[in-house]
Order: sequence, then structure tokens, then C-alpha cells
Amino acid sequence: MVRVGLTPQRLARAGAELADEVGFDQVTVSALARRFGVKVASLYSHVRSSHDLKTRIALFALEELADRVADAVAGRAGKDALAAFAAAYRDYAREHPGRYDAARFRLDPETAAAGAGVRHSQMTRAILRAYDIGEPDQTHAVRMLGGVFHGFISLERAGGFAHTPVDTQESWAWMVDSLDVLLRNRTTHPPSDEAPPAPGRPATSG
Amino acid sequence: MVRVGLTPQRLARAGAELADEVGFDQVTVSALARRFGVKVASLYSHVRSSHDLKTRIALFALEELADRVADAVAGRAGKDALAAFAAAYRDYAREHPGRYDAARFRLDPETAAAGAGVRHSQMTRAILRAYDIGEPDQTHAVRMLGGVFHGFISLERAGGFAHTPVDTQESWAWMVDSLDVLLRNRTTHPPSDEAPPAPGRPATSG
DNA sequence: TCCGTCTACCTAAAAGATTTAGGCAAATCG
DNA sequence: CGATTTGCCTAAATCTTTTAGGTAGACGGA
Repeated sequence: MVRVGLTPQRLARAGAELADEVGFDQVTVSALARRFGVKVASLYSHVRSSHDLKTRIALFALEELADRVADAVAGRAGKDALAAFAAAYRDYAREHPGRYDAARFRLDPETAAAGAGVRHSQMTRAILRAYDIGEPDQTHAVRMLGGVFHGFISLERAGGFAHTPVDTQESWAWMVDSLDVLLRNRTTHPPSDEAPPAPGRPATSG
Repeated sequence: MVRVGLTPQRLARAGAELADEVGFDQVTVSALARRFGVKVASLYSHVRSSHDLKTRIALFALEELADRVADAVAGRAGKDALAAFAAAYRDYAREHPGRYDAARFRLDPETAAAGAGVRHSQMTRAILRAYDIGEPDQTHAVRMLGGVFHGFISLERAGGFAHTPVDTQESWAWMVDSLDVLLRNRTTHPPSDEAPPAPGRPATSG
């Protein structure tokens, strides 16, 4: 009876690796026990349930992703930061598809609030600092950026773009460009020498 | 032995209702059999597997959603159509959360291609017609719109916006406004009397 | 109306996942 | 070195998935 040294943290990390290999929805307590060479019941000393295990994997992935994004945007600002921010998300999804799915696991609100979700929105706000967007527009922009990157990646991975010959990377770059322009046009105090608001800017917000 | 009259179609529809009630990931062949008052094995005469059942529910939801969107945008153009298009997606997700999740079920490429996914991208292209955007920008825009609406809805439902007091509906309206401006600035042949391209438009695409 | 065929639903059963209860041995700490 | 804690165990109940094969009701043809 050799002790393997299971902990909730190790289970979450191993679960993340398993998710990358076989898909997040194929991650089960049984499969994880097999991977550690222990009996299924042993894992229930460390996680409360299958749902608890998935939650831990999700939190692990969110944390890891936040670290990556933080690294990517460090020392950058403006469009440069926006592009690095976007690339960090997309690269993570490509390198770790299972973990990315895990990061999208539906968490109950208080669990989500306690996790790295807050870091993600703070980093998004940091990106927006260069664009000088006041509230409540800043919050709107945070939500849009979160949505647009996640949504694009999600649809891309679901094969939703496969039927058209246009390169996905080009679409991504086009989108980042467009968002940069959009955000510059939402600036609360536009600089006089560059990027004044577009004439078409609606008057509904701000 | 009363015959209930099971068909793959009825199972898909009932599965969709079940998904709305208990969540798409709680939809199982067993649960659906209970709902019909028949034995589990009976359902396997109509669907090949649990995965097959979920695929059918997904296709059903995609079709229904496409119908709704088509209805919503009929007779509209420009920003009016864009807003109606966006609202149709969001309303569907609010009214039928389980079906909306089903519509995001990962389908293998050929199944997706045979389903209503094509209608969705065609309708998106129809929205863009008013903005007069040429290829490949049109494809980029289709992908961005698909991504942004899906992503926003997905994050909203995951509770990702709950920690900020700003009204989600306002953010949604702000986003639709912004996208309208963005698309007008991407016009290939700008009209002379309104909405010229923003000065900040990058030269990378087109 | 009776018969043959089809098929919708059945019973039975195997295999795997989830979860709980209780036990033994290894690690740890005085 | 002994007591306690803890990590992994066996055992067992419940549930889901899936297959194999059976029965009875529906339906068309004579």
C-alpha cells in the first residue's frame, strides 16, 4: 500500500492534464484514479464529488490563464497590450484545449468570485487604461472584450469557421485592429493630435 | 404495453425541454426515458447513443434559434437589423438556457455543416449587406459578430458580470452601438453624406 | 376477418461511474 | 517508542450507458 501523495491541488493539476488529453467532459473521478494507480474511493478523501473535482480544475485553469495573460501584457500598453492580451487567451486555448474548456465550466457565483475571475477583469481594465475610458463605458468595454475573445475562440474551436477559406488568424488580427479603433473612439478625453472620435459615434452612452 | 409514439424528433424536442428545466448537462437517456414513462432501452431504438441524443437536441436548438433570428431581422436593415439580430440571440438564451447550451454543443464538422449553422452565418452576412463590406473583411466581421454575441451571452450566464453594479442590458446596448459604428467604419464604399471611415482605421486589411 | 410481418416497447444483463461506510497501515509527533 | 492522524484500502449501493433478444400490438394483404 504505497502512498501516492494525493492532494486536492495535485488532483486538480493532473485533472487539467487529463482534460487536455481526452477532453474536459471525459474527466471523471474514475479516470483520474486510474491515472494515479489508486482506487476510486481514495480520491473522495480529497474531493467531495465529481463536480467538486471539475470546479477545482476550472479554478486551476483560470489561475494559470491569468498568470499567462499577466505575463503577456507586462510592460505593454495601448494596442500592443490589447494584442498581447488577446494572443495570450488564444494561445492558451490552442495549447491547452481541455483546460480552456475547464476555465469555462459554470461555477456558482461565490466560487467564481473567490477565484481568479477578478484578476481577469482587473487585467482587462488595465488594458483599457491607455484608452482613457470612463465609467460606465469602461465596464461595458470590459464585458465586450471578455465576450469577444471568448466567443471567437469558442466558435473557432467548435469548427464554426471551418467552412470558409479565410484564414482564422487574419480574422483575429482584423478583430483586434477593429477593437483598437473602437476603443480609441470611445475615449472620454480624446487627445488632439491623433484618433479623434469617429463621426458616427452614437450619443447613447457616457 | 401502451405505445407512446417515440421518434427521434420527439425525443430531441423533449430533450430540449428537459435541458431547459434541469440543464443540458443533466440530460441523459435515462432521464428522458423516465419523462416518457418508458424503459431506458426503448430509447436506444431511436437514438444511437447518449451523444447522438445530445447532437439531435443541439441541431434542434440551432434550427429553432435560426427560425427566431430570421423572424426578428425580417424587414429590417442596418443598425435596426443588427440590434434585432443581437436581441434574438440573447432572448433565446434567456428563455431557453438549456437549449442555448445545447446549441453550443461541440458537433463534429460534417454534422455541423449539415445543420442550421450555415443559416446562421448566412443571416449574419445578410445583416452586413447594409454596411457594404467586401471580402475578406466580411468574413472577418461575420466571425467577430458570431463571437461577440455568443461570448457576451456566455459570460453573462456564467455570472461573470455579476460583481459589477452596471446593468447588463446597458452594456449590451453599448456593445451593439459600438459594433454598428465599427461596421460603418469598415464600409468598402463609404457614402459621402454619413459615417465616413474613422481616422484611426488601420491599413492592414482590405 | 384472419394471417404474416414489422416495429415499438419490453426484460435481462454487463460494464462503468458516483458515492458512502468502515478498516488497516503508514506517517508523524510527543 | 507509543498514540494519533491520515492516506489508501475493500465492500457495497445506486445510477447511467449500452447490447441482446423477446413479445405484443399495429397494419397491410388475402
